[in-house]
Amino acid sequence: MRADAARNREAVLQAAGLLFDSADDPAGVSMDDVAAAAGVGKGTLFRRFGDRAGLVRALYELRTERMAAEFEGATGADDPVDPVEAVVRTMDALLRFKIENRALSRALESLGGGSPYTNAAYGHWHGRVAALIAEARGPESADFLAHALLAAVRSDLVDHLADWPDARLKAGVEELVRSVCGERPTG
Amino acid sequence: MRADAARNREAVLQAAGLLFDSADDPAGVSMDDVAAAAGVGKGTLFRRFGDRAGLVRALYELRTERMAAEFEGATGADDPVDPVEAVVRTMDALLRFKIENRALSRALESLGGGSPYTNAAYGHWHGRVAALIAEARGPESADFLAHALLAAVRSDLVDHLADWPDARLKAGVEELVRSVCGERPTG
DNA sequence: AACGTAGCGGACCGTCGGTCCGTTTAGCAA
DNA sequence: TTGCTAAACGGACCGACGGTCCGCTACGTT
Repeated sequence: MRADAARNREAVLQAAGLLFDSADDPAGVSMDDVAAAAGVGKGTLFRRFGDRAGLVRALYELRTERMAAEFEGATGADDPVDPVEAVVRTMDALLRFKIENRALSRALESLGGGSPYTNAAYGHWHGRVAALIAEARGPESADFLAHALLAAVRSDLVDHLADWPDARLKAGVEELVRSVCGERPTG
Repeated sequence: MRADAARNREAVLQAAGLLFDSADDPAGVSMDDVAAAAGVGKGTLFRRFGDRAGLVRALYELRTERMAAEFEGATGADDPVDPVEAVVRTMDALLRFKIENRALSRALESLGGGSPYTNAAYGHWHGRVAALIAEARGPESADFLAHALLAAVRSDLVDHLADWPDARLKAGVEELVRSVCGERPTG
């Protein structure tokens, strides 16, 4: 890839990131906006990313990979052998990610055409969670249960619950995880 | 409301229903399409329903109410006092509804602006499920857990799992419900 | 230095949601 | 039945947006 092309790619990604981060409604971020903010022609945008979905996916996966790297790094230290604790930590990381990347996540999930699922990151998290659930409570329905857990941190739900204190949301997710993994409610 | 207005309202609703039902991608159903299929001018459409979101919501709530009526009727016969069974039945009805109204549900859920939640039907189901969960396992996190259950039958997830046999999906949902309500896995 | 090509950018296009306003007609009253 | 009025109609019209096209630019190579 030519040097100017690489430079433009980075500029677009950074501009789009800022735009989405400061947007209330991700649909309000147009491709023209991104091009203008990046100081780049519209043609460049579309040649590099194909279409709007491509841009959003690229940006989303960039941040997802960054997050995943931090996550692996943090959990590598103290071997958590208990699968339930591992799911709790994973879901907590995912929840924080959705909160911190509200608009971008919403943009990704509202692209149309199975958008939240046709995405490298989703397969990654789903595989991990499904394996841990199978370990914790057996393989029966583990696949679907993993989908259900991930659905509980869908960005528009998190957004809908935006006025809840973070602790309440976090507690809810943890309760859900423990229940699904086979622990009984403590109450 | 004038007679012709009422007639047109029905024509639009029916035409839109057919269009969504036979569409793969709900985004492919344009307001012009609906107007043409209903034999009505575009202005009439927008005067009656405000905007696209209004039309989709009206149609969705029409079908939701029909379904809710059937559901109440069916469950009224044999008093199910067990809250867990009640949640299982409710979620099963919801799952079937999402399968049978695939495109319309996807249209509703992808309107933008917290679309799946700013909707009379959602509040109804959430309230019912949350109350039953509270009854089954205590009030702790019941509110969030109800949201989580409903998220597990989001139409795009159901769509993503379209190639699963219905029984597998149904079993997964039931497993989820029982786990969340405090039952231990049988495996 | 010169050259071929990958890359650039913005004018341009089709479509879509939504508006506007001149025309029609339902419903009522005399 | 006739006339009147306000509600309703419908489709031409508009602005915005995603996506394309093509003449121009400049990077990297020889």
